[in-house]
Amino acid sequence: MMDAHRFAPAVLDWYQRYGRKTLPWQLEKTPYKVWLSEVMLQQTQVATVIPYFQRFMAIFPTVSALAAAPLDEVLHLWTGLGYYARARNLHKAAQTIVAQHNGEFPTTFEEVHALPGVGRSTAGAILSLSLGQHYPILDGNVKRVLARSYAIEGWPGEKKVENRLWKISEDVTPAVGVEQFNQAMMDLGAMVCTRSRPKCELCPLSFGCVAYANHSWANYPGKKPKKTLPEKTAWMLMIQQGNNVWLEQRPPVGLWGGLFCFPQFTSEDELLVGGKKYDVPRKSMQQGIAFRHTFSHFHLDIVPMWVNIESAAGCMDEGSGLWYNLAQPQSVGLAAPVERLLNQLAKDLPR
DNA sequence: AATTCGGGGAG
DNA sequence: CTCCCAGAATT
Repeated sequence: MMDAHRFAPAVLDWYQRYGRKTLPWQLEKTPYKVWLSEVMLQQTQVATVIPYFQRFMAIFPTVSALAAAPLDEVLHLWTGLGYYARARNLHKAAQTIVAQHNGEFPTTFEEVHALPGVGRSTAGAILSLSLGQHYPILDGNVKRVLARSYAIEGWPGEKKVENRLWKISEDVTPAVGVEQFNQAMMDLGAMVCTRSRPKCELCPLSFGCVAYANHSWANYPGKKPKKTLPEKTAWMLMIQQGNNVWLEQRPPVGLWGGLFCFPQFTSEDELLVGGKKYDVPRKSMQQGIAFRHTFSHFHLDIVPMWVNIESAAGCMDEGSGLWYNLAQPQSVGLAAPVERLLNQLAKDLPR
């Protein structure tokens, strides 16, 4: 198990040798530069950010310059970075700093955290990286390093998992050398403890990393549960006789309860069997264009099968269903996809 | 707790 | 193509 006391020394030693120290926002560090870079780096990778950062610093060398600029100019310079709310918050925060802090970037956690677009991690990063204040951070890189080192199960998007990771980050963050440590953690995540194919043999934390010991790096951090809805298929048999189409009423409870639908089957085999009941051979059917109808809990892929008949089979009489008149529709409840198909049929009626 | 914002890079 | 990324605000 990872020893929390050996964690920071190993990371700091690694940073001294291999960490990044000459990125544009790491030269002559100020809270303003670190803030700007941190906001740009939210959900955006380093290589993409660099030219944007340099343009911003050239045009807005100070918080006051940024605050004085029209929002449109800020947004224009932001174009291509995405998440434009970041740019609006940046501009608004700059004006707040001018109005409430006399243009001087605030230096307490509460004040920095209160700025729009600055959450706990970004506030911690600004104050630790630029001023050496003792605050932990927890961005995507740090989450990955910690989740693997301590084999933290679950998706960090869950509050419970995120809270555990924050607690660990607090525990491993050293009182002395925070600025190097926090930068090192982000570098480790970006360069060594990468999402795929991490370079564990180069990692200073491999001595105590649980995921490394178990060869289970791929399990951490836990992935966001996929919202992949189950997919089902419905073959809908549209039996048409003149202006009329055969519909049957669904049971009163359950999906489409009480609504009128086409005879419906869950497979082509069932369709085949069902076709016999209606005296409709498969060869007489014409397959329409399938489409998807999505419910809250599953996708339903609908395959329309159309057939034109001369005379109805015996089972199709009032009582078990309804001859729906396309020219003069009855007032009955229809499932949405059924209505859609009926409208298609009505459109093609001879007149 | 879930959703939204968004373009780009990696695999 | 899909998944993920130096998150935070909103609902």
